[in-house]
Amino acid sequence: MARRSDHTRDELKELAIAAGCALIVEKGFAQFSARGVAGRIGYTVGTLYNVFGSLDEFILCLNARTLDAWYDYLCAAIDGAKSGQLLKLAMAYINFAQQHVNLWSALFLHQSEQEVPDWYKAKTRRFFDLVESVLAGQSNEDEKTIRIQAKTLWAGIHGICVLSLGNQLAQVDAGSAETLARHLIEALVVEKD
Amino acid sequence: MARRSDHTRDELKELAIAAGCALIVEKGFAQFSARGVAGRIGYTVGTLYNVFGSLDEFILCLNARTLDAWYDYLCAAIDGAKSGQLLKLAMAYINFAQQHVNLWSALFLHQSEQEVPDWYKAKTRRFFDLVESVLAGQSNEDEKTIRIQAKTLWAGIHGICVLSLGNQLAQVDAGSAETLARHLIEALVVEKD
DNA sequence: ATTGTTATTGAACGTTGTATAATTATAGTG
DNA sequence: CACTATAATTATACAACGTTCAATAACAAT
Repeated sequence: MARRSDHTRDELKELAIAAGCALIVEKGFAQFSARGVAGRIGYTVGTLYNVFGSLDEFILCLNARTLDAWYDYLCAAIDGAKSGQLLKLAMAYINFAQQHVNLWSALFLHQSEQEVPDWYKAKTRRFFDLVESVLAGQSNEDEKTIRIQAKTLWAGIHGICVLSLGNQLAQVDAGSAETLARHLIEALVVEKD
Repeated sequence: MARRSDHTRDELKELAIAAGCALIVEKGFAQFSARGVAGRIGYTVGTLYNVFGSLDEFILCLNARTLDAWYDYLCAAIDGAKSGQLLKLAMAYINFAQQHVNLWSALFLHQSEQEVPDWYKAKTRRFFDLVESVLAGQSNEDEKTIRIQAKTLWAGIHGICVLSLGNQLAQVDAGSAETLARHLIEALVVEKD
């Protein structure tokens, strides 16, 4: 019952990615499976392997989609703002993670067996560059310091996000993720005079 | 061929946990399996289920062991030191994670299906308390501020650690995990006068 | 000895990732 | 239009996994 004209290769890819994301959203990454996705799009696992090569690659594509959406979300958050961009960035970071917990968690839950390909690395690197450029417009430190500041800040926000979504911050009261993020930024970044 | 006097229930538990940790150390959490552990200790999966009830519970015990070792390591690092305790704490944090990547990663890779039991929560809570107490001896802010500082700091170090071990910091040069941690602490904490 | 209890096993079930041979649909060619 | 080559899709198979449970073995008590 091979249907070849139902969907082009690209349509199929898109179909599978959409279904994969939906599956992760609904059931979480732990319940994600190739057969689950295949069933949702009316194909068989074999087709997925034919299109993506391996499950690893497939998940990489799924996570890449999330990275793109996340990045766009961050860009939109600071678009047109001239002050407090860092805070807006941090809040957008946290908001996205909270609103798409399962997709966001999948980014870090999936441990690729192979070395992560360059095109994927580039997608994660963009985030650093974003923070760095925002920071550069707000601080008058030298480039090296800004680089370190950006990494520290980014990692810090990430840590807050991870622990917050893992409910490992909730048990210790005092301060939501947003509060901590604000605290971190205020301490770490000295506003330009 | 049931042998009942070979090991008491507690010995068996200890045996299984040790073998489980060894398996994670050697092959990583992704390759961990109940059958793998059972094989190493010369028992069957059924026995593990009998002793631990479920795989979830078993892994919880494994991670608890890691948490204990980690906590002890942190305590030892600041034992007897009267200055720069925070930095020592952060470095110990990072050192432990680096030296026991697989065990440390398992702590966050394992997503328990059930709500995490209280005895386990207590073990993670201790870490916050530790940071908080160190911070209290070093700062003269009020309690609430210290609480927030502790959480921000802890989450920040954690984020640095996560990204560092995931090689997501390496691609952006400038600054090891240790450098970032030092930077974070200096910015976040104002030493007592 | 016999019994009751409990640890341990072995086998089974459903599901997973992965590979491959067998099918089927299409494109190309005469 | 018929025939063939090519590529997509399926069906099937395999080993390993988590999980359950009846059968079995070992022990404690009487």
